[in-house]
Amino acid sequence: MPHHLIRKLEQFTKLSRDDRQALEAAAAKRRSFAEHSDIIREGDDPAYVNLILEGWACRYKQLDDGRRQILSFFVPGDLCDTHIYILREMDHSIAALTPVTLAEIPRSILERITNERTRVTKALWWDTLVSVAIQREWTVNLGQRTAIERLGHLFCELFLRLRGVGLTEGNSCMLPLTQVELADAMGLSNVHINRTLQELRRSGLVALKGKRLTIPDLDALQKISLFNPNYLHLEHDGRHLDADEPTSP
Amino acid sequence: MPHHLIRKLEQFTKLSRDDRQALEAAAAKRRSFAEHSDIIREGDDPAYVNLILEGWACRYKQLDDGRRQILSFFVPGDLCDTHIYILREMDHSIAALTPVTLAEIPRSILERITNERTRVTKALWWDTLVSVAIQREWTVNLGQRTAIERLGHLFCELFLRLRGVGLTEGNSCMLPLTQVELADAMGLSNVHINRTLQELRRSGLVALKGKRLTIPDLDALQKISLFNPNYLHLEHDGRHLDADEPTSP
DNA sequence: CTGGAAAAATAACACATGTAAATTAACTTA
DNA sequence: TAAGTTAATTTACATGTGTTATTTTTCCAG
Repeated sequence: MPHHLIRKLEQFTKLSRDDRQALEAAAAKRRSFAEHSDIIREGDDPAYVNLILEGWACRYKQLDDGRRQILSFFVPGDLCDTHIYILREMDHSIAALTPVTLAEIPRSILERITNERTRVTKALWWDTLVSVAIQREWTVNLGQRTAIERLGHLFCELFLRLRGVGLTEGNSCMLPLTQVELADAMGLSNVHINRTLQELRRSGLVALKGKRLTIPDLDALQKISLFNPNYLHLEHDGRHLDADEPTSP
Repeated sequence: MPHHLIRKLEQFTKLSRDDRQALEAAAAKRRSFAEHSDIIREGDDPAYVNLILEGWACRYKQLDDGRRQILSFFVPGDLCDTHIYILREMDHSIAALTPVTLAEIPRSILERITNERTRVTKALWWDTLVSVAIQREWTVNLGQRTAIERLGHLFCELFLRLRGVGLTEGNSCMLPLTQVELADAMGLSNVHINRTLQELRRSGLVALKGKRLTIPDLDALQKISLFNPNYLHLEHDGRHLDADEPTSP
């Protein structure tokens, strides 16, 4: 069932049958969360490593006066901090944006994998390094890019990440985010997100309809967003990764 | 010589004499960099893990049109990405802000430590997790905080990090950064950094003179910056950490 | 010391984005 | 299918921060 994770890791390195089974076994303990519920809260003691199986979640942090920053989006196949249990308490929260099913991987199992499965361990390290690179790229996004570049950049990133786990269809993918959530992620007001989305639509760079995002010309969107995919470290250029159809129509 | 790193790690866990010696040995290969030179560039193949021994450095990323975002500051005791060699190429650059001495730790030695020294490995994981938490906090900083909160927050963070490695004197520490560098780190223009610094000075929250930062009332600065130190995971409350004198005068 | 470069400070003006409030559209669910 | 709720859109206006250019100060090398 953690096939999205396995698929993602296999972008980096081929795994053996045993490796895959070890990951299957690790993800045995399932749990479901309702839309908008907190999966874990700032201050909590992190007991498990969460692996998103279905649905979207986000990491966020709330300031004392209520301002909220969304720090990352989690999609199927994403691990929430491989070694988080080393810390005494969470410094941020994780919430379900849609109904979510996840696997709670106990520390002991992860430690066993680390001791016994070099390939998997290395692939998990790769995944961790990419997550951190994504966090850095968000810092660049908030610090340097204009509103339209920022949103465009986010859409490019999400599309490529989803394609990496086989969750795109042609040039479109799900995008179950409200404008308020986009605003909290991009450090902009919801009003300005609305304006910016309209500009992106008007220029034909994206289509957004009923929680579905379509990017007619990914290269063009990457260009205006100053998007460079190198930080995703997709070493096998990603051609073969679309589940349903070839990239060009 | 990597005593700053050792001191930092011992905030998290006590190390044995052997552990410390292993770290000493790992840092045998030294290298120096001139002020403003690049230590490693985006696109390079990362061969070593760099450990800053002396001086300040920064991680940065440059957009095609020249805009630059500083992503983190490195001070003595900081490791630049413990497992970076897993990636094929760097997705960002690292530059010396002052003259820098660092140790190039080869992959093989780090792997040996990981296999033989549980304590050190765990402490390095803690350090990695804290670095990532800092990156997240920078995202919050750029996304949600106003100019004055942002700068105040940065100063609180740097002061506490330096205190953790014994590089503060009373309520002051070095701050070898130009206003342009501060601007690139905070996603603000240098003009606005100047305005904001003046406001911080006028209100008596910080004093800045000749590359030295003084924070007369850390609590007050934390308050106006909405600074919550939990993300630094200083589990031993940090009282005893000042090198020269007790925290209160 | 002194000249020259880098850094900091100042000034005037522009504009991207925020705020607040009201309206319309899109879903849910009884 | 209609009520009720949430999300999206629109409008008008305010403001924080950016831009460009100039001046002043600080810092060093010679």
